[in-house]
Amino acid sequence: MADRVQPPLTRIQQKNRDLILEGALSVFSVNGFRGATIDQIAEAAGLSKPNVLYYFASKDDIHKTLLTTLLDMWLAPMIRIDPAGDPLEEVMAYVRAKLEMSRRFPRESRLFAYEILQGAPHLTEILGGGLRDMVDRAAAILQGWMDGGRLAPVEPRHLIFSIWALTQHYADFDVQVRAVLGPGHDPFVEAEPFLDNLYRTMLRV
Amino acid sequence: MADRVQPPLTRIQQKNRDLILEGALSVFSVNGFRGATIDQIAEAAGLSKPNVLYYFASKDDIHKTLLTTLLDMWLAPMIRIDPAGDPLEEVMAYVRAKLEMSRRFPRESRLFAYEILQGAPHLTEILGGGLRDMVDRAAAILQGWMDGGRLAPVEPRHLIFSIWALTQHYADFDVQVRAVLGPGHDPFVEAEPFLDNLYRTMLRV
DNA sequence: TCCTTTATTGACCAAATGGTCAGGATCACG
DNA sequence: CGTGATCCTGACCATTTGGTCAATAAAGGA
Repeated sequence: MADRVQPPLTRIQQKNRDLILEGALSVFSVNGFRGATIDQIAEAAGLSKPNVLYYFASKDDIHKTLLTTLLDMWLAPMIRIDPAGDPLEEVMAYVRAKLEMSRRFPRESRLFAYEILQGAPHLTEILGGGLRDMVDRAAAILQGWMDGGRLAPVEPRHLIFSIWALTQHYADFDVQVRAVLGPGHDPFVEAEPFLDNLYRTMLRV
Repeated sequence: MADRVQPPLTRIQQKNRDLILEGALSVFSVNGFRGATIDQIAEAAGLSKPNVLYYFASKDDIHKTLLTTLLDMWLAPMIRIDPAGDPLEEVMAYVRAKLEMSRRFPRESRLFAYEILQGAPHLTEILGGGLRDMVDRAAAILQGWMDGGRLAPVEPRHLIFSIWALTQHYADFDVQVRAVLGPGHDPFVEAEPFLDNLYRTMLRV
């Protein structure tokens, strides 16, 4: 917890750190942490390996920085659930937002998928801490709506799990989905009405 | 395609190959292919490293053997969908079977999750071949029931994806699920009524 | 029992890989 | 322009790791 004051990043530092994180995201999301090499990251970033290690202390440092940087963005849609909104529409907005995230940011989805599969070595404190609090809050809102008869009663945490599972599946298992559907299908386009119908029928009072 | 006749395995070969595959499943399912070492597999199997490589040509060979060996078992429940059965009960039986597989065989679930995440380098032909045919068959059955008004109409392939996603999520993302639920919860026990309700409300005519 | 086949392993190798470092290039600024 | 700080890299190192091999031990069968 050494809160030493960080000097502001120079222009070059900013640019190269961004390049590295961008390259690392591509590499990690395809091969996982162990499967990724610093050489690959350096190549993806267009820098030399020692230069990558000039900006980050280690491969682990890159990985951890990526995870923590992206986590907020990744979880943001859940925070936007509004207790004052229309229950069903709030849920549907969350579902659509998550599906859109899977479509636009499949690399991020896979990055987290690898991390969780591995047992979340870098995220344990967050999982049991910040994330759990966020889910508790969302679950409380959902439960409130259900208690008020404005949403069909289901276990709110498992409802949230189901949204995660169903949306991230299209990013994480992309090759399987496409192989099964065959060419000429856009999984994300087809998923939207399916999920829309699924949650409306389940949650409509 | 050299179809040379394989001599039957000796008792010792049978036992040690089984030990190796069992150990490898544990190691691969936690660390993924790249994250697993032959030393770890050897230790998990209780054999020396050279001895492991006496029974399998390479680490890749172990991995491929595991995947192909387990795939049939993994996909078996889908074959059991009976066109002559009661539509809703057939679907619910499949859901329950898949959830039970996730509960009893989380290592297998993670092994396949890693493989698909990676782009399924060992399973591409199966994904677009055998698996696709199996899904086509199941989708045709479902579509028939929907056309006959015995099941609410939804996109059958996405219905299958949803079953995979929702059940395997509890195995693959186990740490996250448990971290969010906190102690004193059995995710699989809670998941069953949730999924039961989900599919009954969605598919009931 | 003897001898062939099968099983096992310690020692070893080559390649891959995370990371270091000394020194040179470039930049920012007075 | 000069100089100190920042940036960059080729060469290098130590460890890990997939895989080999010669030699030894254990089975198995005639």
